[in-house]
Amino acid sequence: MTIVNEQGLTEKEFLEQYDSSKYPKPSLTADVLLFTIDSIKNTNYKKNDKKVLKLLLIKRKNHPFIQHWAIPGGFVDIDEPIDMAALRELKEETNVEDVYLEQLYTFGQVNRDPRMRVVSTAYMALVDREKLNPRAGDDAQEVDWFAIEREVVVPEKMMEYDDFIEKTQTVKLKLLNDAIDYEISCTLFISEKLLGRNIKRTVEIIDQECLAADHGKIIDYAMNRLKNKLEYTQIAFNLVPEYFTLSELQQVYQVISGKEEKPAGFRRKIKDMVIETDHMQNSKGHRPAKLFTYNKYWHLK
Amino acid sequence: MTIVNEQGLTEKEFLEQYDSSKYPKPSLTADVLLFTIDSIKNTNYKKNDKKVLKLLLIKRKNHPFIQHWAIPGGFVDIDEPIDMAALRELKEETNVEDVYLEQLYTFGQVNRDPRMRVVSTAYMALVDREKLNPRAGDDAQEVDWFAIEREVVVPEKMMEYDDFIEKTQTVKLKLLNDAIDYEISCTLFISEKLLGRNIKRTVEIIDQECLAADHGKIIDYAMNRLKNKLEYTQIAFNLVPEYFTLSELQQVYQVISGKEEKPAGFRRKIKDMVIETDHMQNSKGHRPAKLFTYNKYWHLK
DNA sequence: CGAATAGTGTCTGTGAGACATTATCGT
DNA sequence: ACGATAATGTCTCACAGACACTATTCG
Repeated sequence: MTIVNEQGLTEKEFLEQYDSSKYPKPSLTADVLLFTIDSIKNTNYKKNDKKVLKLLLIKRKNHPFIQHWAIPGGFVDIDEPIDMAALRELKEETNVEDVYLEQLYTFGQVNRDPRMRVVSTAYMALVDREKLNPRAGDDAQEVDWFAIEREVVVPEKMMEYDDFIEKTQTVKLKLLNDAIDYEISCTLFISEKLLGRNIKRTVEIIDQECLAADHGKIIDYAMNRLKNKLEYTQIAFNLVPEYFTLSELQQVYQVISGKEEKPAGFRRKIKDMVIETDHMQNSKGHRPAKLFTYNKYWHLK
Repeated sequence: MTIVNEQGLTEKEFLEQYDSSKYPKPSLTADVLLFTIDSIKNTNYKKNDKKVLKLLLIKRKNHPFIQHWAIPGGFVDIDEPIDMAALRELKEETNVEDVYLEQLYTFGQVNRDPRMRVVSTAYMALVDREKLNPRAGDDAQEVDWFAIEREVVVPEKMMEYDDFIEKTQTVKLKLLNDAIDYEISCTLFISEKLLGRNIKRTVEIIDQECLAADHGKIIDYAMNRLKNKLEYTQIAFNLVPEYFTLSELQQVYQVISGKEEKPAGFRRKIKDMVIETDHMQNSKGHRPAKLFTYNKYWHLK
C-alpha cells in the first residue's frame, strides 16, 4: 500500500514512528463467574434432594480488598486473547479448567480499583458440580462455593416524572457458605429508567460486606443474564449431569428463574430438548424416574 | 484497615509502592454502531416508501486502514468511562450526539490492529433518521450512511463429527451507498459448533474490501443482536418517529428480521406496545392510516 | 373506477395452564 | 398401607396463522 497520510507517511513509516505509550492506558482484567447447581441431601429418605445455585469465589490474599471474597480473574496479557486470560486465571486461582465461557459484559467505571484504572471483562461459565474440584491457587487463600440468595429489601416502586418513568428496588444479595458458616452480603439499589424508548438499568452498591470492588454488581448482572438465557437457550443442561431426571431439570429451572413450574407443563415445555433413555433412577423411596439426555439436535429447530 | 499482606504491607503502603506500568497493557477503544432506518421514495405515487436498514461509517484519513471505511470510535481516556468515550468519539467524528448506547461485546483478538494490541468495546445505538445530521469530524474524511445487505453465498450446511455438530455458512455483507454509488463488502465464514451443551459461534473474515480491521465481524454481531432484541424488547421504536403508522412499524420489523409479517398478525403482536392517536397520515393515494405512539407503560407488563 | 394500503372479522389448530388420575417405589 | 414422586390424560381458554372482507384515499 503506497497511500500516504497527511504527514506524508506510508503505512510502514507510520507504524515505525507510532508510539503507543504516548497516552496512559487502562489495565484490562478478565473475570469468570462460575455457576453450578448443588444438591442438599434431604433427611427424609423419601424426599428428593434440594437444589441450590452456587457461585465460586476466592478469598484475596493481597491488597486491594485483602481478605475479601472476589470473583476469580486477573490481568490480560499483552499477547493473549481476553477469553484465554479468563481461562488461565481461573485455572491458576481455582484449578478449574475445561469450561465453556460466555462473555457477559465489560465493566469500565473509573473507580473500580484503588490502584489504578481497571476495566474488566466478565465471563460466565456453568458447570456440573460433580465434574470439578476447585482448589486454591497462587493468588487466593481459599476457594469455595457460595449459595446465592436474593432478598428484596425494598419492594419495587414505580415513579413517573415529566420526561421519564423509573422503577426502583433494593435487593440484598447473600452469598452463603454452609461448610465454614460464612455469609457475604451486598445491598444493591436497582433502577430501571425508561428514557425515550430505551430502558436504562443502573445498579449501585449501597452496602457491602467482605466482597471485593464492584463484584456485587457483576453478580447481579450475571444472574439476570442467566435467568433470561434460561428461557430461550439450552444453558440449563450445563448444570445437570449427562443423564438426569426431569424433576432434576425442573428444579434447575426453578432455582434460576425463581418461579415454580407445574410438572405437566414443564415436561411439555422441554420435551423437544431431551431424549428419553432406558435407564432409571432407583432407590428413592418412590416411583423411579426415567433418565433423560440432552437432545443435541434441538438447537437446529 | 490495618491488615497486612504477605510482604507485611498495609493497604496504604501497598498502594504507594504499586507500579501499574510493570506490565505492558492493551489499548482500549470504544466503537459505536449507529443504525437507522431510511425511506426510499417510491416513484409510483400510490405505493408506500421502501424502508432500508442503514449503518453510519466513517472514512479513515490516517493509518492504519487509511481510506478504508470504519465504525466510528477511538481510544478510551484513562479517566473516562467506556460509554462516555464512545459518545465522545461519536460526537468528534460524526457530530452525532444525544443517542442511547447499549454495550454489545468486547472484541479482544490479538491481531486486530497492526499498530499494537487493541481491545475494543462495541456499542450499538438506534436512531430516527430525521433527527440527526452526521457531518465529518477530525479523524474522518467522510461520514455516510450505508444500506446493509446480507447475501448468503454458501448456504447453511450441517456436519456431524464424533464429538460435535457444526453448522457452517458463508455470508457476504454488502454496505451500499447510493449517493456516491459505492459498495463496501465483507465475506464472512460463520460456524456454529455444538460443543457439549454450548453453541460456539465463530466468525472469520474471508475477504474484505475497503472495510477496516475486523469491523465486518462486529457488524455481523450487532445485526444478530438487533434481530434478537427486536422480538422481546421495544428497540424498534427507536427507529421510528414519535408518531408513526403501523405499516411503517411493520416495515421496520421486516427489514431487521428479514421475515415477512401478515398485517393482521403484526397488529395483534404489537397492539399492547402502541397507543392509537387521533392523527392521520394523508395524501398517499390510498386510505389514510392512523398514527400511533409508543406505549411507555408497556415494559411494566 | 382502479390501484394501493388500512383495518377488521372469522375460522381453525396449536399450545399453555389447571387439574385430575394413575403408576411405582421403599419402608 | 403410606408417603412421596413420576408420568400421563383431559379440559378449557387464549392466541397465532391464514384468509377473506370492507374501507378509504388520489389521480
